[in-house]
Amino acid sequence: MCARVPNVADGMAPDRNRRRIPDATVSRLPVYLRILGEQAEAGVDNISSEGLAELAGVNAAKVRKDLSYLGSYGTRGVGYEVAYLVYQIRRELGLTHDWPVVIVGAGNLGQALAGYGGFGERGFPVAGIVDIDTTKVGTVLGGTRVRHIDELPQIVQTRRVNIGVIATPGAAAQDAADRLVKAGVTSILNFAPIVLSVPRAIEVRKVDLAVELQILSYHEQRRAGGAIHAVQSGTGRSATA
Amino acid sequence: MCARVPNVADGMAPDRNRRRIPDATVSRLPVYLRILGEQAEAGVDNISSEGLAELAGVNAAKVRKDLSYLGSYGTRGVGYEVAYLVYQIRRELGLTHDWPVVIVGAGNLGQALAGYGGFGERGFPVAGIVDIDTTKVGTVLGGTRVRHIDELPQIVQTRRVNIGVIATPGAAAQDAADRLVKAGVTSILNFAPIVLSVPRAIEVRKVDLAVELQILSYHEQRRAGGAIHAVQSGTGRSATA
DNA sequence: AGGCACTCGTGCACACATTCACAAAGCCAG
DNA sequence: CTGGCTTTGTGAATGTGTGCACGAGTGCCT
Repeated sequence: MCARVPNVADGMAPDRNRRRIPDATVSRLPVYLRILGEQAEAGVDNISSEGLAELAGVNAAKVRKDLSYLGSYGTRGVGYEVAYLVYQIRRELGLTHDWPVVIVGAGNLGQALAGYGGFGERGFPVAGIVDIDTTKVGTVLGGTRVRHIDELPQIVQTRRVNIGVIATPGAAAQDAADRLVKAGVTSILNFAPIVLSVPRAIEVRKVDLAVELQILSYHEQRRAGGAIHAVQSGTGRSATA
Repeated sequence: MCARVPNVADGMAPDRNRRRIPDATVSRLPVYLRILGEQAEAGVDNISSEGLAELAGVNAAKVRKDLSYLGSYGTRGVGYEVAYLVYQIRRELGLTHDWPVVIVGAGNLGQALAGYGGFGERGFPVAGIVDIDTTKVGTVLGGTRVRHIDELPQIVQTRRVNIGVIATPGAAAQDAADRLVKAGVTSILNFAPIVLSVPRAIEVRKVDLAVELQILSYHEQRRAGGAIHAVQSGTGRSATA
């Protein structure tokens, strides 16, 4: 196949940022990206919307529409070139360079996150871990020394950190958020079970285990309350998002 | 105020389960519930939709519509009785009794989850932790001894477990899901970064840290690509969901 | 060269979610 | 008992997301 013509609208598209990608699509692009990475690793060069859809557990039309927001990078009759699509999605998601993150809270969860390692591999190296508890300062987690929360501004500035992760108990989370914002962080991933109050310009995403479990509980309860059922041996299999 | 008349449609509403609550609402009810619990603890008896909305970081009309799916439990001109609302939400979410969970994977994340403790408090006691690695079996995490994954069916049956939590590496997650399903679990909370393939009847929810970070990355990248900005000192504060 | 099989990109209709706006309902003061 | 204030509950309008269906390219085979 002929080489792509990446001259126009490739490196830094002039009006690319004008185009807004729907939230629902943005939340699926990372999934496509991971699958495409796996496929590339497995030696797959091209993939159809249907193939990608099956692996991602979604509708093929949705895949095509999602990808169309990036531009028309598919080839009719053939599909999408995996490597090129990976590049385009990475560019759109801003994954062409690393985004160092700082973790606030060195408790159970903070330790798990720091020790996870998957962060760094996926372009989010841990620039630092801080805690307010001085007895925790100095211990080493996943290769990173825990520092005191007062050092947050320094870490954020010297390491150019834009993303903060809150892994504190609920009671300490708002203070953590305030400190992160004051230090200059503009995006926050919050694991604490509270609603944060932050300036409008700050992007916050919440991960709340209790909420997830309670949603599952709702469906379980609903199942139990509905018609008597004995659906145990699953027959059909369907990918689930 | 006159006493409520809980006779009709209280204990087990006959056609309550006929009424389907929208997904978006179900995902917000746990947030309301936590806030209401805090308010009750603080001695607040009544709360208006606007007050609850502010604490939850959402629109007041949305709160009213969400709550209206539970029934008309508010009093015009007054608001909602906190204790009663807590009861109704708990009932609707199926939180009137405990839902024991089993954790698969005793690595970093599994340990953090088991040690978290917040599970049990919120009605999701850890019925067991299992791992495929025999060297991990026998160690104790958060008061629970790690058992071998082959014991999964026994744990699920004796403890009446409906909810499984997958905290394994991605490569092991599908196997974990298969084992959970075979053991009789009907809801799964998946922390592994893969799309699980399970029978249709199984409810799956996914929590993927990499995806969340990449979504934040998108917004950061967008911010950087847009007009030059120096929005640092936040002026307005707004609760964010 | 022409026809055929395949797959993308997208217009359109439908479903779901959010927000506004207001009538209905309750409380309180006098 | 009446009038005024507050707040709910919900119809209607708007916005967002999903999925079908099909035209339009593309490559392969004869």
